[in-house]
This record gives sequence, structure tokens and C-alpha cells, in this order.
Amino acid sequence: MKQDKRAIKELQIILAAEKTFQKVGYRNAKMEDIAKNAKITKVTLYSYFQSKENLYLAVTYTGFQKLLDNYYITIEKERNNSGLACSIAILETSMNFFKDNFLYSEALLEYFSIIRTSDKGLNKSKLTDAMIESIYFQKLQDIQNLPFKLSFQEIERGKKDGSIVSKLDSMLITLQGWTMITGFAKILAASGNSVKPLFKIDLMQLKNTNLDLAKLLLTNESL
Amino acid sequence: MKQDKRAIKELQIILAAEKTFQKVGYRNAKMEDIAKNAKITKVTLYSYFQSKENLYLAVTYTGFQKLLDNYYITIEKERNNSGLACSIAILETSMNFFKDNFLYSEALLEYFSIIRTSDKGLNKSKLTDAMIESIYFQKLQDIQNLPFKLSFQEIERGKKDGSIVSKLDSMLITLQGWTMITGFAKILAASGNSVKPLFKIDLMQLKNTNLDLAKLLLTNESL
Amino acid sequence: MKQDKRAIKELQIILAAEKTFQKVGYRNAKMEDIAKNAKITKVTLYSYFQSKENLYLAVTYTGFQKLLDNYYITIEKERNNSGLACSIAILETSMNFFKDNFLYSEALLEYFSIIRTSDKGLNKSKLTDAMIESIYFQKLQDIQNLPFKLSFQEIERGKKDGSIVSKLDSMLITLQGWTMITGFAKILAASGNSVKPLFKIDLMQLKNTNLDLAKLLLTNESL
Amino acid sequence: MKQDKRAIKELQIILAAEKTFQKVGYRNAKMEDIAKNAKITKVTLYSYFQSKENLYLAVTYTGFQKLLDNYYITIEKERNNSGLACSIAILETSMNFFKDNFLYSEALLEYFSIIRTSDKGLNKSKLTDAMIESIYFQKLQDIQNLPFKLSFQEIERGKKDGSIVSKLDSMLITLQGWTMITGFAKILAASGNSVKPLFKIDLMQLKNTNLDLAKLLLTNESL
DNA sequence: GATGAATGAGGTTTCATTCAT
DNA sequence: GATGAATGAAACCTCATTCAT
Repeated sequence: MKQDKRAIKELQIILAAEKTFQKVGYRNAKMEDIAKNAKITKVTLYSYFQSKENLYLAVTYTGFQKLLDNYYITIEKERNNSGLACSIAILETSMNFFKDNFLYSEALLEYFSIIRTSDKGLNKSKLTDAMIESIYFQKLQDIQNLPFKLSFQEIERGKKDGSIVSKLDSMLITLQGWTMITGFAKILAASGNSVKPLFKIDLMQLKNTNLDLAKLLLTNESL
Repeated sequence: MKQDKRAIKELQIILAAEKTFQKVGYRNAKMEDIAKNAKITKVTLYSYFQSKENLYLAVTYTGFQKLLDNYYITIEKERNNSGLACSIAILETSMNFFKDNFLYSEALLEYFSIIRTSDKGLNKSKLTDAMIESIYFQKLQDIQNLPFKLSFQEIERGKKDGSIVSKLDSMLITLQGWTMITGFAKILAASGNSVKPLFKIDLMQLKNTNLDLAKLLLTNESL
Repeated sequence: MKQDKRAIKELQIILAAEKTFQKVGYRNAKMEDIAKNAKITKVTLYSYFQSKENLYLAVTYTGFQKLLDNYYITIEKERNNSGLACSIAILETSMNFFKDNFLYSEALLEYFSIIRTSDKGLNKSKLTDAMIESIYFQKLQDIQNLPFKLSFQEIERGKKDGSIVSKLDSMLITLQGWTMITGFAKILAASGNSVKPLFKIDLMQLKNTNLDLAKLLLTNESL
Repeated sequence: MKQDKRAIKELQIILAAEKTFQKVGYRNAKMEDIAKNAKITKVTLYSYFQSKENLYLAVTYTGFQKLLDNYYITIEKERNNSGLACSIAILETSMNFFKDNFLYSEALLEYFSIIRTSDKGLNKSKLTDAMIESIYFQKLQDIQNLPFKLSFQEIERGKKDGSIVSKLDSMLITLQGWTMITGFAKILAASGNSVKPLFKIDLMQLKNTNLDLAKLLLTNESL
């Protein structure tokens, strides 16, 4: 009961934070303003999230969960189709998700670069102690591999049902898919109304090219 | 003369900044420490770079230049080979560059996401006034399209010399290549000694898969 | 009945508060901890005492009452002795009381300095509105002069029975006694296991010196 | 040079703090306001004094020094007079000082009660870690015994020159004097325009009574 | 009346950046 | 141009006190 209430409020705060981060970016977002947007006080905000970074991790986690949800929905939908179809669908789902959720896209990408700790153990890395202790960071670590696992499974299924060529290394292919996804997300980030536009291209075409390439990769005997 | 001296010191500072950013990341890097690493005072540092962001842009620019140098060298080397070979070589060069220069990789990717200004004109976006006025930002804008242009040219050359299928949209293909490059860079960022490793895969294999896929894309009549 | 129950609980709370104040001092004492010590919740605590200050006043009042009790007992005991003997006995009683009740000693002394309001009417003084409205503050004001009155009476009695020289101003002598008492209390406060001991002296000797001096004051014709 | 500048600013801040504490009391004084009064910012204030308590200790130290200065001046003045005269003069000086410097009087009295640490070592006492580390706390500890020492010396001198009876314990007498001083200071604190006046008495008379008593103590063979 | 959550006020800290010398 | 001190903005924290259930 109380747990539920707390969880609800937590979500409301995350929503408010998302709006704020969306509007002004992480750096310019003030905890005070986020609190105001969530209709609570700064102190209450801190009683839910110990730091700004922590709150951002919560947003990241929320985004990750939504992405995962999309994965599960897609897999469910494609249950009766081939592993190939499902793998491609997952790829498309991911790209759509990043296209439609710029904030999450950024957050997830940043998360993946944050967890790479500095080699020299003693130096402070991007990963601060506060982050490591954050419950959301823990949660993220617990689910961070799930997208890979799900992709992997579908590829394996495709190999079994003959829709995907079997000599391929499933993990490698999974990562190749992820390469496309993150690359696409980054290209998206670089488009938008830049000061000086980088290029003029319809991003839907780019998505399709990626999908075509993926199909090729999964079915082409010559690779 | 004086110009030279200043330029040298500027470079020394950039070097020091690179080291610092490398070690602790942009957010955790303190101007104080960068100054110390460069064996100058904070104020002197500020007389060279008006802000931390500015300094980061300088690092970004340096990285961009080095990447471009690699492009030119590659193109020069491949001058007598086909447009296809050269395009693939550029792709490999890029991936190698990002693999060997993690800091630059991050800086460049961040740069591309920074120049996407927020849609709602009134809100503060990531792109601050200070940045817009920065000389390095200007310089970056002047060269930011060059990698695309160079890729594009080689693809066009490939079309002419018959090594690349001609019905493809060169710009689209260029971006597809860039998708692979940035995606690969992001995967790299997510590897390293993470707290909890995301996956176990030889990144060289991933690079090769990307190259193979690119070749397929550039030569396959069916796409 | 209910009144009784409430009164009992009130006392229990005061006991818990005394322990806490004793241990860490007023400033460092947290209402949370006091509540915990009294085995009630913070809100219940507040339903008994509207504020921390108020609670402290209650402690002060309790101490004051105990001191007064000692006065009455002493006076009762000395009823058949001279006014001089009784006055001296009161003095000794006071010093003993402060020696044995460090917390009360502090509270009482602080009380007396609190009631001195700031001269500049507009400024917030130590005496807050909340305090003025406190029932314990009212009670304290009602009894704050009693020790003086009792002393005064005994001195007057001594004058009449010839044990005390009659030219002295009884009120002045009363205050002189109070000076000794509070001064003694302060010296006590400064002893104990300090970080760096102020002095080494047997406090009983100091008490006796004060008593001797008082006797001298009350009987010496030359003053 | 720089040391000097810092010392001067430190003093200016202490002055501003004294004014603020004087006006609204320690609790109600805001660091922000003290900073404003000192015409600096809060951060600068904190770069001089690490905490509010620390600043108060600085005020305490300043007061202590001034009291000591008065001691030295008095002793110098009385150099050619008897030890008795000087001892009495010191007593009067002290009472005058406390009468004229209410803030210092409070601060010093509080200091002496703060240094009495709680018996149970583990418990937090009034003496916080922050205080112990404060340079002013250190300084205070270094000089806290000086008033006693100076008194003591003059009493000893009085014994030698025959103006003070020699059988007395000089340290005991010193403390007896201090008892009078602090007691007098406390009585002062309790006077002023109270809500309900404690007593009506001319404090000068009280001072004189104390001085007379002291003389009696130092010269009376019968004690 | 009891409970946990929320509030308001202000203390403390960290840094990027600027000023004065 | 170099230096140390100062500034401003905002993160973060602690508590007394109050609210809602």
C-alpha cells in the first residue's frame, strides 16, 4: 500500500524530470524546477532521489524498461512468424523507439558509455560512488543485457527454423544489430534543426537501408 | 612569432585537457586540475579558453582534424584503387580511429548531438551562446561536413568506375556508413572493463562484419 | 483521570528529554531522538509540547520546581534556627542542587538570560512568540521570583532575630547570594573532564569558601 | 602582506558577525545576512570561517582577547600598587567588561560550559568535531587559563607584599573571584527589560558588594 | 492519538568564472 | 600574463514543524 503510493509518486517525479530534462537538458535542469514541476519541494525530491545524477539514472531505467517492453511486445506479436522476421522486427522496433524518444535515446547511450570504468582503478571515473550506490543503477545493471539476450534468442530460433543462416555467430549478429541501432540513434541526434545542417536525408530511408542490410546479413550465405 | 608561442601553449593545454577528460570524464573534470596538469594557473587557462565547454570544443576540433587527416591519408593511399576499395578503407579507418581514440570518439559523438538545437526556440538548449561564439565551434562547423563530403566523393567515384552499384543514393550510403561508424564507436564505449560486462565478443570480428556488410551494400544489385 | 494519564506521559517525556539534553546539549538534541527515547512518535511528542523550546522550558520548569522544593524543605528544617542559619542553609542547598543537577543548572541559567529581551523592540530576540505563549513559560514567570522572595524573607527574619546585621539591604544581599550560586554553577560547568582542564581544585572547598564569605557578609558590621 | 590582508578581512567579518549576533542572537543570525553585513558573499564568508559555530568561536576568542587585554592593562596600571589592590582591580575590570560587553559575556560563559565534554566518550557532546578542528577553538584552549594565571600571580604577589593574608590557597581564591565575576555576569543577563522583572536593584551596588566581599576575603585573618 | 510523508528555512559545498593587483 | 581572492549559481543536507490518513 504505502509501497504503492511511494512508487506512484516516484513515477510522477520521473515524469516531471523527463519533461524538464527534455526541455532544457540535463545540465540546465535545476532540481528546484524539477521539484516544482512535480509539485513537491526540493527536500521531498531529495528524499526520493538522492542526487540529480540518481534521478537521471531513474529516467534512464524508465527508458530502458520501455524499450524492453517494446521488445517483449514485438516478440509476442511475431511469435508465429520466423525468427528472421522477429529479429528484423526487433531491429525496427528499436530504431522507432529511439526515433520517438530522444531523451531516452540519449540517456541509454550515455548509460552505456558511463559503465565503462577507467582502467586505472584509483582514478575517479565517470562512474561516481553516488551512482554505484543508486538503486536504479543496480536495477539497470540487472537488466542491461536483456535486449541482447532477447535478440540472441530470436536469432537462435531463426537458425533452427531455417530462416537465418546457421553458420553465423548469434552474439556477433546481435551486436551488429545493436551497432546499427545506436548508430541510427546517433544520426538522429545529429539531425534536427542544427545551426548548419549536416546533411539532407530522409531518415526513414536510412532506417530501411539498415533493415535491408540486416536481412541481407541474416540470410546471405556468402558472409 | 608570438602567434606561434601562443599556438604551442594552446596545444599543450589541449593535451592536458585531453588527459584529464580521458581520466574522469567531462563532467568530473575540474578546470583547476586541467590548469595544474598544464602547469599553468586557472586564469591563464581562461585567457586561452573562455570556458570549459570551449576547451572541450577545442579538444573535439583537434580530434576531428585528426580524423580528417586520416581520411585524407586513406584517400591518398587508395587513389589508384577503386572507389569501392577506398570507401571501405575510409570505413575501416574511421572505426580504427575511434577504437584507438576513445576520448575523441566521445567528443565527436557528443558534438554531433550538441548541434541539434532544441525545437522550442525560447528554451535554453545544450548549445549555449558561449559555444556559438567560440572560435572552435566556428571551425568545427566549417569542417563538420567534410567527412561526409569525402565519403560521398569516393562513392561517386566508385559508381563511375563500376565498383559500386550505381542506383544507390550516395548520400544515403554515406550516412549508412556513418551509422556503422558511430554505432561501432558506441559499442566500443560500452565495452572495456565495465562493472558488469555487457557481452563477450571480439571487437575485431564486429569491425569485420561491418566491413563485410558495407561491401555487400555497395555491390549488391538486389538492394 | 485522563488528565492524570496525560500528566504522567508528560512527565515521561520530560524525563526522556532531560536525558537527551544532558547527553548532547540542547542544540544537538533532535526531537526525533527525544521521541524515540520516550518511546513515542515525533507527532505525539508535538501534541504534548508544541516546540523544542517549549519542551526545554518544561524541563526548566521541572528543575525550577525541584529547586524550590529544596528551598521549602530547607526552610522547614531550619524553622527553629536563626534567619542567618537558614539563609546560609538555602545558599548551600542551592549550590548542592546545581552541583547534583547539571542539566537543571544550565537550563535555569539559560532561562534567566532568555527572559532578558532585546532592547530594540523590532528585532527578533531570543524570546520567541512561541515561548511567550508556552504554558510552561507562564508557569515559570509565575514562580521565577520565589527563590528571591524566600531568601529575602529569611534574611529579614535574620535581621529581626539579630542573627544578621540590620543595615544591609535584604534584596541586595539576596542577589549577592544568587551571584554566588550562579557563579558556582558556572564554575561547575567549566570543570568536568574538559579537553584541556581549566584548573585543579576541589569544588567542595570552593563551596565552603562561598559559604564562609556569605556568613561574613551577613554578620560583619563593617560592610 | 597577504597574511595581513586576510587578517584584516577576518576581523571585519568578525565585527559584522558580532553586530548580527548582537541584534538577533546566534540562532536567528543567518550566514547570508552576516555575509551581507560584511559586504561579502556567503561563499567568501565560508572560505574564512568553515561554519557558523566556528565563526561564533572566533567572536568568543576576540572577546576573550579583549578581556585579557583589559587584564594586562589593569595589571600594568597597578604595577606599583599592592597585590591586593591589583587583585581587586582585576575583579572590577572583569565585572565592568562583562557589563559593557553582553555578547562577549554570553560567548565566554558558553565557551566554558561547552568545553566540559560528556562523560560517556562515545556520545556526541556539545563539542562537535567541527569545533574541535576550528583554529579559534585551538587558540581559545591555548589562552583559556591565562585569566586564572594572572589573577593567581597577583594574589601571590599580594601574599608576598603582605597585603593579602598568606594562609589562603591562591588558586581557590582565584576561582572564588571567577565565581563572583561569572555570577555577576549572569545576574546582568537576567536583568534588562524582562517581561516580568526579576528584581529591582542597582547593579552598581551589587558590583560594589562583590568588591567589598573580595577585599574582606583577601584580608580577613579569620577565614 | 499514531504514523509516515511533506514542508520551509537555512546551513554547507562545489565549481565555473571573474576581479584586482 | 600571473596570482590569489571573490562571486554566483546551484547542488545537497539537516531539522524543526506540520499534514494527511
